[in-house]
Amino acid sequence: MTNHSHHSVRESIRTRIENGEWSLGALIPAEKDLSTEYGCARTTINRALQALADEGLLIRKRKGGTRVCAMPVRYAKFEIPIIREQVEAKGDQYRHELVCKKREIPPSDIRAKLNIEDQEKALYLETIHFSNSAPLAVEERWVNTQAVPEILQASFDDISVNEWLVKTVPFSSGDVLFSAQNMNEKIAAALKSDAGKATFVVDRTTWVGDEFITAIKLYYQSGFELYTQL
Amino acid sequence: MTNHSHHSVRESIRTRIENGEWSLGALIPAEKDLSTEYGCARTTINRALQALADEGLLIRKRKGGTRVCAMPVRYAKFEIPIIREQVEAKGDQYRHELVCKKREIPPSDIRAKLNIEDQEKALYLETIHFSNSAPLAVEERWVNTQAVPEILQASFDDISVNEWLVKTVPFSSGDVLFSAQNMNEKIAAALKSDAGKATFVVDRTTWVGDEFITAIKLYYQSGFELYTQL
DNA sequence: GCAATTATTATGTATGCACATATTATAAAT
DNA sequence: ATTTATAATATGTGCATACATAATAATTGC
Repeated sequence: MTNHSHHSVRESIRTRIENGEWSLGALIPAEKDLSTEYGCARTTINRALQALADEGLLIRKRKGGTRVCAMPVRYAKFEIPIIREQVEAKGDQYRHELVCKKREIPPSDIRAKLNIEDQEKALYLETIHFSNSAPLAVEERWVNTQAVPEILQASFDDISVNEWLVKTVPFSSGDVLFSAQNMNEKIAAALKSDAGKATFVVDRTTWVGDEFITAIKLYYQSGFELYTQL
Repeated sequence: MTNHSHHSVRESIRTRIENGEWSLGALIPAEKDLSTEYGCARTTINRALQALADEGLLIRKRKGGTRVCAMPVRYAKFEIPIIREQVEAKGDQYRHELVCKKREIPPSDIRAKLNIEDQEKALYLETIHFSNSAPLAVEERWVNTQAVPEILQASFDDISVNEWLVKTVPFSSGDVLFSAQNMNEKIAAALKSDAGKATFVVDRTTWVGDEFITAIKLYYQSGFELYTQL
């Protein structure tokens, strides 16, 4: 049982959990015991167990010991859809079209999201994303120009607004809301579909520190699917 | 600059990256240098940087050094919706109703998903989930009875099929597909809504090892939203 | 009997050290 | 000049040790 790296210990213990050697919520041996069993230092066991705890497979408590998570929470994890990459991953050709760009006072729900004063203007951009010349998604975006004034100078012929923002403010936080809606006339027209058809909607707000950058609403073509593996 | 745990070092470096001290793809100081800067051992810096690399914020190469990830991939991560918890988290009362339970030969797409032979039967279960006596979601589920024969004996008065499965085969893998669809007559009736309304659909397949366990399709009430923070 | 104090215990963290490994830079050989 | 060996270097890993910290168990005092 010698020659064990923290990797191999981690995978060994993961397997033992999955095989049901310790049931849900059960206490597993202490680091000290596992270190003698695997013939390695306690530090090595510690690294392995901490990694499994980070994943949510184990729960650790000082003195209480380590137990298999009683309620193994399964996370779905997927990349934020960057439309160009979604399209190009399929082998299709990506293209986008800026159909509207104006500065005006946003509606109240957007003002609240972006933390903008009552009479303050913001930048509104409307883009249609194409996959092989078929419309894939309509993007409605408000940008807080106080936070990112440079955007007023940027032209969006080559890269999309999103890509520009990713390059300019790379490490942002945000929240995302997924929902299903019926297309209104405007969206249906842009997607060359029919009003009432179901559209997958991604609603996203992005901020850096305490400054709100942008609020985006993406309406996907009907039939669009978002895939994830657990 | 003394008294630094690997936690504080990690967060300090994260902040420095977010503040743009090192730009995208730039090389950051070597562990040795950071250890003198922070006044701690190299091991401590190593743990901090490895954690940030696991998150995808840094890319590390032996001899090549550590650099800020040039293409910071942002992941959205959220718990697999367990309906009872979604409901109870809102403070509402959860209830479910098994409206159909039968053994029969599944349609071909399900047979493919569950890897079931042509003439093999499977268990079909249809459940309506309620939040405060308002229908929240309709669940259509096929269970591979060869993989989980015990399920034929289980009664689902107290716990839902999903909870039963989580307890019985806790460490499963799976994939998930999100989409938006228009409700058909049956779904609309079950949700006390109208045909054609947009419904958020979660399509999920679960397996353990190489055995396929179950395929679920969840149709959520119109207006349903799935929230995540990045 | 019950509260307050004091061990005991398992994990958490930091450190110094040694060596492994991958990669790049440099020098030597052809 | 090109290939081949060699050295240098940054990260990867393991270990022994020490002490910190949190939670429980045992003990003591009233």
